[in-house]
Amino acid sequence: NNLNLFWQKQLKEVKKLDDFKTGHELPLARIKKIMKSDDEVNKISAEVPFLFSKACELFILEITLRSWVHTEMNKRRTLQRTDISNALSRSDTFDFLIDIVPRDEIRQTKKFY
Amino acid sequence: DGDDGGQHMGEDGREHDRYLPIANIIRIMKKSLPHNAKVARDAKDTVQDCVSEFISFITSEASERCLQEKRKTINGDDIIAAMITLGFDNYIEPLKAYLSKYRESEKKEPNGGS
Amino acid sequence: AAAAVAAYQKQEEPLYVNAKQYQRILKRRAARAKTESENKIRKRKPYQHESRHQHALRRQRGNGGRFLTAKEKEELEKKEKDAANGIGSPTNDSGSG
DNA sequence: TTCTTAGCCAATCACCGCACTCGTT
DNA sequence: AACGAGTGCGGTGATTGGCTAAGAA
Repeated sequence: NNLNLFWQKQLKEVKKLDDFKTGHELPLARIKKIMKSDDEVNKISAEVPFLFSKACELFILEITLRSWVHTEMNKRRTLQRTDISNALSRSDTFDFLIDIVPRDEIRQTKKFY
Repeated sequence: DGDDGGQHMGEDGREHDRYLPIANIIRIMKKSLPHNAKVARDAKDTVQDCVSEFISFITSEASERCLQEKRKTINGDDIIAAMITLGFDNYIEPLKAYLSKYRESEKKEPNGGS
Repeated sequence: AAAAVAAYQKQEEPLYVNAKQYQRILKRRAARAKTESENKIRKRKPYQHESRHQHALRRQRGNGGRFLTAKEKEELEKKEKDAANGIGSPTNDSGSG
């Protein structure tokens, strides 16, 4: 299916990369700030924000891809919050977001096939 | 309802310091979408929230393991190990590759340039 | 165990979540409760910075509401200059011949 | 059909990255 | 020695709203 292709593609993209320092899409300082907002956290190695920057990018790409499936199922061209809510409920990998995007928001269209 | 008059300072940092910039989020989102797709305001905000929790969730796991092993510094392997524990199976391979490539490039060029 | 059960605040029925994440979800929930602000869905301000808000309001806009492009600004300045040069006098208009 | 709303544009300025010092291991 | 937090500086891209087509309802 499409998701397997997505992960294969991402792995290939990483392997052919050579310029990391200019390759990131997210501010490293901000990632570090978010990590530091946890008071159990003491020191953070310099490689961690770089690694997290890539992880976050993959995460955003995956969520968006999975959400768009539901947008198309409902014959819309605008990705909405309900699409994300639906996408998150299809995999227990996203259970950690249960308080951020509550499941009872899916009160409308529920389609299984 | 719908008035932000009361501005209460919660913690040490400001509100938007705990979130990644929305414009960066949108730019990444568009890479997963067809060219003519649109994204609602609510959806953008939701992804922004999810990414912040993603970071905090994994950091929390990695941080506690560091504490158990009595190390003070979280490194890349701690993040990878945390993600394995928490079941982010698909992320492991690409991130391992990314991490080792980063460490390689650091050895080659300890300081920025030639 | 294939799945663990979480006593979710709003839900009376037990909610089954990923066993690998269960403990960490609870700890994160506790950590968020301690800060007491981001536990509920955060309130979005219309804008973040007063100075940037003011900047956006002061900027020149085209009739479509967009910020002016460099080209549009140039044309606007030209019109002002022409108006200052002489009202109704023939200007060296390029193009029409 | 009606009516809500997301994309479009780019200039300022808050913030990011970097170089540096100092403390810890 | 090796490596990260803290600080200050300079350069820069994220932030930002009015209008209207796009499209959700």
